[in-house]
Amino acid sequence: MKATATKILDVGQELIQTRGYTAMSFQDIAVQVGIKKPSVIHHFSSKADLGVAIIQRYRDTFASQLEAIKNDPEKTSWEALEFYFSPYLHFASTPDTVCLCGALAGEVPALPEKMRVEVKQFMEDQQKWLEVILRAGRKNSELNFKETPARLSRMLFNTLQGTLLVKRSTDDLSQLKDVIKVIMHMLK
Amino acid sequence: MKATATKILDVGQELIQTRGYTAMSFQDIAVQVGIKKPSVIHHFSSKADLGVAIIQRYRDTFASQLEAIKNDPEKTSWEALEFYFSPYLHFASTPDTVCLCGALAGEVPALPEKMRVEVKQFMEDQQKWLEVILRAGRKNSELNFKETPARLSRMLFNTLQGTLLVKRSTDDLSQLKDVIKVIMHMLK
DNA sequence: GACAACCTACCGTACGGTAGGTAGCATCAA
DNA sequence: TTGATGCTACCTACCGTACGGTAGGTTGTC
Repeated sequence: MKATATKILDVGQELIQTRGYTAMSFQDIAVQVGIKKPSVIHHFSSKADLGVAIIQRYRDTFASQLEAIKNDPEKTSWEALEFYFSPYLHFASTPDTVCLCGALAGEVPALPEKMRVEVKQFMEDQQKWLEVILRAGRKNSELNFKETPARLSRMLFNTLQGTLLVKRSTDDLSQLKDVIKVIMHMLK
Repeated sequence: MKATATKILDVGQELIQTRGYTAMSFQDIAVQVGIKKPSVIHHFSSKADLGVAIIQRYRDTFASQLEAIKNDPEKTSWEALEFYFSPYLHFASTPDTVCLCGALAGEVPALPEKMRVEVKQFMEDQQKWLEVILRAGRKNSELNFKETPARLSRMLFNTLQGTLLVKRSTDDLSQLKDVIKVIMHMLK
């Protein structure tokens, strides 16, 4: 793929994660990439198209990594969970940054339909993956909990997203570490 | 208090909760109130001022209700929690609606400083209130949990906010009920 | 006559997007 | 070897729209 197009996706993603889709403009992207606004539009012919491309790349990256972990028989459930938390910890330690789809979820009513579909798919994929890990972990007695894996996976996912949201307004980077500790205790 | 000013606050709050602060315009408010744009500005001389007024009213309403519950010796901890969850359940059952400060948290980097302070204060107030309820409930043996009340209250609050966020993109109104069930189990 | 509530008309700015053109590079027939 | 063809990446200049906000005036009420 072309270097410029990749750079546009990189910058666009970062802008969405730190400022949001609505607040991100072609002009901002152009400046950071080092080209002019119409050249950005040459690569992605509308803002909605760019948005969709950014989410799709994000989803693909996540999906392939999570799939690898899920199918690796060497990994324990705890290792899988730890791996799952790592990007959230990274976001939490970067000022003003949240999960891409968490940022977009906050603006869903303002998003074009094409993007809404992608965001929704991301949410469902994530909850599904967690559910599989939880179910497998309980089956082999690594994890211990009373809720159904479906309900618990939803709660855990929502908790992580909510914590990123809240940490941005309280500027308290320790929130996520605390929350993960609580989650770990819940599963023992 | 003036009827028009109150109407502006009402409409403005609803617009923020459903669409967000950035996407809310004086024009939108004017149409829904039935006056012209400059008349809105006559009541609240800038968008930032209007935003601050909306949050302050929201915080005051919440605070006085929660304070009443906290100081009512008749109320059990379970009743206090149930009362606490009720606005969230209301938001969850209204399409595209989230908590006012949850919506604003998603746009923190785009907010004027005056508003950021208010949002942060709301978050901290809420977590603090929950912490007090949790601590009291454990002390009189109504509630049972192993985490520190500080950590757990933060987690619960973040979970509720996150669930509202996620339900808006998945359009799955049952998420919050499920999550509250899990929370209830955690405290038994 | 002072003030509040409201109006019309307008300003500058920034946005997403378009029109139309240029420069560089690859292809391929004469 | 040349030169016409066409494509990609990029540009300047511009358009319509919507925004937050201002200027200045009218009307009604205490």
